Amino acid sequence: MNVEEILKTQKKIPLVTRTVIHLMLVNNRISEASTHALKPYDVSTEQFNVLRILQGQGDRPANLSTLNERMITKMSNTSRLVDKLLAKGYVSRAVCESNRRKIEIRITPKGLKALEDMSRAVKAMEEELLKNFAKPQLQQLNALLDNF
Amino acid sequence: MNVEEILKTQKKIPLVTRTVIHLMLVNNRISEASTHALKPYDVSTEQFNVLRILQGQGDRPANLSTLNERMITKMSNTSRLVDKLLAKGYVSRAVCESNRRKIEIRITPKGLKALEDMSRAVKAMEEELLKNFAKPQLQQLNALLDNF
DNA sequence: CCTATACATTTGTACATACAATTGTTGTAA
DNA sequence: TTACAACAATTGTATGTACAAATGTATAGG
Repeated sequence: MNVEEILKTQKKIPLVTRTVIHLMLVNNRISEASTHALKPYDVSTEQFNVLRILQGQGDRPANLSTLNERMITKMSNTSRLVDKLLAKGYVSRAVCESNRRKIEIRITPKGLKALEDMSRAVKAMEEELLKNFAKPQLQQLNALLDNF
Repeated sequence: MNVEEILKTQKKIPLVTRTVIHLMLVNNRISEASTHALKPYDVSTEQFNVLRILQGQGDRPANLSTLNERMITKMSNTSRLVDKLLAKGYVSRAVCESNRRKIEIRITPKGLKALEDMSRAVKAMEEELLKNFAKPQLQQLNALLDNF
């Protein structure tokens, strides 16, 4: 990926600006690839993410604020995102009896099954995206990103 | 930035997945910082970007497809984005006389003036975002990102 | 010429997102 | 116990985005 080529410019871009643009361009790639990989399952990247969080919860239910906390992109309305998953039958939602302000969200067996397929597709997408990276490079990249 | 800490998980995330998540998290930071930096000027990141492209055009006008080509995030409706900039008086739009299908978009003096201020704010935002990176690290990061 | 096709942009529409206000519930201090 | 503030989630609304269809213009083949 060559930044100048993508932006079709011959100008010299300052290193700092170039880095930020570079990261945005990479993110576009990721975002497109992810959307595409999940398209057959009719879920968005963040919906997939929520399912993954719920899977990680095991038997313990999650409430909305927990989900929000752990999502990659903090959303203003996780409520409606859960509505969508509910409509697809991938999660269940119940009022928490010990604190009726909270809700208990769980992934359903149907959701778990669907998540398995999605995970395979996402894994393949990730491998494809990063196919030009050797393991030490990935480690180096992660180390650098930690500086943020 | 620690991925596991942000996602509040103790689980070991596979390196490839972790890298993708890392990049998405970084992009969220960038995107928030950019939106925030441009808020006082009432333009979005992509609107700023289009103004920057138009500035780079010098006296030559750009048409819609040119803008689309050079934007960081390719949009489906650059048309309406230009509408917004037009409403703010930052750009002018005229039908191209040599080919009436095309339009000629130029940045106005008012747009140039506003862009100066925005550029300063964006530059400061970028420096702040990357303050933990030394120059060689930035070069290394850019080199790694080229693998995409 | 006339028609079909390609091109450049715009518009319609459904869906997503951000932000603020609202609802319902709980804890707490007078 | 009763107000009041804090909490958790939901809803309203305005704005943004994606995708497809439509509009208007130019080009090429018969």
